[in-house]
Amino acid sequence: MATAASNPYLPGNSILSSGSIVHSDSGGGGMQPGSAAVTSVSGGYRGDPAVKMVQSDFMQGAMATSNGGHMLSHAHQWVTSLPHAAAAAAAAAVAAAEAGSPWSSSPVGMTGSPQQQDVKNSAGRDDLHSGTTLHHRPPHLGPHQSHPGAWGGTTAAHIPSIGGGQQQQSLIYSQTGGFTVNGMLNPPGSQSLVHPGLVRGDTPDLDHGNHHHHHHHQHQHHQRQHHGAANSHEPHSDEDTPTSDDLEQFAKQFKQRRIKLGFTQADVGLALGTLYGNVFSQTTICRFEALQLSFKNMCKLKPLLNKWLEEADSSTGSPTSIDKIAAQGRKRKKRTSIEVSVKGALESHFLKCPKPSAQEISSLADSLQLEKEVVRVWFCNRRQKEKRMTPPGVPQTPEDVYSQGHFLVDYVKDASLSGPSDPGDQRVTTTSSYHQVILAH
DNA sequence: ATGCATGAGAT
DNA sequence: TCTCATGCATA
Repeated sequence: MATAASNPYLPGNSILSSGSIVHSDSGGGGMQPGSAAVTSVSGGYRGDPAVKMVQSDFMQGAMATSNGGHMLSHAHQWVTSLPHAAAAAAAAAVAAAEAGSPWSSSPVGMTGSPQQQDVKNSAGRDDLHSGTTLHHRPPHLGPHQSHPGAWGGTTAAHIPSIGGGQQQQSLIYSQTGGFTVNGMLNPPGSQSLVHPGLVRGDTPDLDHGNHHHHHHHQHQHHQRQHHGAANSHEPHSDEDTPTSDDLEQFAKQFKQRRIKLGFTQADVGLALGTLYGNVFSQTTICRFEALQLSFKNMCKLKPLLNKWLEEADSSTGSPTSIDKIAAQGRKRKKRTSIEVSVKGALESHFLKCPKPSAQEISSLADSLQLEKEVVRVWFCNRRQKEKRMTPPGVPQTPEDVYSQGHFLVDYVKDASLSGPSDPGDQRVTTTSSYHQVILAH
């Protein structure tokens, strides 16, 4: 294990694979001496400038720890890898962006946060840029759902709890008002559902209104002020925010259809990219299906996925053009593997204090022999986890549920205390999905 | 399916 | 610094 400690900085690239590096991962395979965590190699990185920053940061952490004893194996663990080509999709997206009209104008819900996909930076610079001059017209889907706190969790747990019955359907196709989505989607000879060049000429704007929910949940006004207009229900429904139930239903159906159609999560992610310019990873699609995204995020993605669904099953059994885009080639810090025992410790601390101060993090990191940054990130991720729609691990036994309940209560409480209104209040209140799961047993 | 990570934005 | 949306890498 000395290897890793001595000089983690992986030179050019390869070497890492030589196996010398740390590697024992969880389970404590062969090294659990002093380090509580090991880092495994990887490739990929997205922000050149950031490297320096991060490194320095790490150095600090290392130094700090070192004075306690010895420098751990985390001096520098970034791997640089050869820049590789990018996906056609990505390239296309980039091209579009560079063309001057990114999808920024109206990508999706773009609720209130001007966040773009990071397709731009992932491929933005490098070198793969534009070879193709094709550009996607920014889809005008504009379900401007813009209210941060949706999940209804903010105020209280209104818990949709439908009448027990699970009404499905009607969530999917009901949205496309009346125009066809695939006007020229079925080109005579084309068979690939998705491919860079197949961007529909121009469909003004599909999916504009998500008018569903045939049943209103009474006492459920999670909608905020939003528009002082005299609620005379303007034609352009402005708040078509789906309820958590809607999302749940949709996610469920989506997955079902997707599988039926024989697409993988990755395929979908890619398709979204070629179709709308927003590429998503398998991870995101997976999380969507599992409702592991924030409410806001779910709302943002739903329209896209919904549209994809339409496209997908309207296409005549076209072979899934599985374009593999190996968006690789950048540098990324090696993923740290935290030992179970250490994780336990972190969990404990988290329960006591979800938001430790920098100092606490430092000391904690020190005692656990982890880099401060790692600990900090761990807490960040942990907090995010608590905010997801669905509870972490599907409660195996009714007993286990307790913990989650605690968490929820805990963070809700915390939020309310922290201030006037947690701006990013997109907490979810895991509700329906909750009992649903439980009932499933 | 998830754990750890990055980065843009909001504070 | 934290939050959030995302994703690479991994189990």
